[in-house]
Amino acid sequence: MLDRKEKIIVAALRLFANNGYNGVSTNKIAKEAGVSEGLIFRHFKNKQGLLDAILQQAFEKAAILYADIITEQNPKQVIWKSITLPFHSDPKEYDFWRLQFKLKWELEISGKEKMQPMTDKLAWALKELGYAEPKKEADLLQHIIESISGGILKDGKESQEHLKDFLLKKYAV
Amino acid sequence: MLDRKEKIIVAALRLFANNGYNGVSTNKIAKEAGVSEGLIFRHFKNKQGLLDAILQQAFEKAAILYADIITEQNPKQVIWKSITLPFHSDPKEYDFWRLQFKLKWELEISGKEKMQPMTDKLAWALKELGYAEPKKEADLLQHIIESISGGILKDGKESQEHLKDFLLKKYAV
DNA sequence: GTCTATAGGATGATAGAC
DNA sequence: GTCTATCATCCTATAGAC
Repeated sequence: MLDRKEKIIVAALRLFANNGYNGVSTNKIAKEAGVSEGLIFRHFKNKQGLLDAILQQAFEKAAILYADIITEQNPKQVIWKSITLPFHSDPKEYDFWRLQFKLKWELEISGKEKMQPMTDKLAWALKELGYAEPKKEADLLQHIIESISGGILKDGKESQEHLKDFLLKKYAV
Repeated sequence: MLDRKEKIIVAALRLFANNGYNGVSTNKIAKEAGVSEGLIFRHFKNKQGLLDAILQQAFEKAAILYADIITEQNPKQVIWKSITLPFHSDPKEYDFWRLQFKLKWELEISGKEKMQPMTDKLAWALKELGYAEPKKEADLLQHIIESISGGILKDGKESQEHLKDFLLKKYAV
């Protein structure tokens, strides 16, 4: 069972992910969580503090996913895992990802730095596989994966499935 | 010289593009435009009406840009124009594009339908050039261009310049 | 830890004068 | 067309009781 603090986080995540940070009031969050509004401020100081707590959780979840790719030693597997990553993510965690995209544009919170190790690993893998300009190739693939992720969040996995197979063939992994 | 109605639109565009729809109050817009707040509601009925007026202008500007590609008869030129499009856009019009990305995520306004003719044209061009799966290839390229556009808006043209050349080489145009 | 009550200000929108 | 004044509502945040 969730304690009330966690209840607030879960409710806020769902609301922020669907309506954006400025589109949701603390009043709505409290009602959704079945909790008094004042409690939000006891636990998180202010609305921004609540968002920070959610982003911290999201960051930890992301780190786990990325670790699997970053520690992978087989170059083809690195590419394969990178391309299929957005398709393997649990729909239960869509809110986390949707929130990333939302905030990236609404509040210009990029989380780009956290992607650098991924880009580096991708560049390494592409170099191993003999690509002439592995860094640019990695940048490009990263762009594609990001855009596909966005497509999945907007229109569902199925809408992007054809691109997954197409990409895997293209990179021969 | 701008009349006051146009002044409101210009001010609102800049503010919406930078802070999102829910991040800007009509009070702020009025101050930025140097106009009374009530005037906004006289001219646009409500805040949403103001946004609609801005989006209408954006749509018209976009149609002009896309028309140049859609009427192009040379397949290679279609690809070339599509890839370089985001790099040619006037920084003065960045607010319009930034607003598209912001609203796509904040309010889930996609404007996807309006892109369909572009995707079709791209698929046609790629087919002419002998690609085996022109539709998928067009989808992929569209994804790339969209993601590059986002990169330009966030970090500037220079940050994406290397990808432009890389892409042009890749598609041999 | 949790709730109720409420302060203090901002917000979207309207009415009426010019 | 434009402004000033105003309203009802909603917002974030705090205080105090349990």
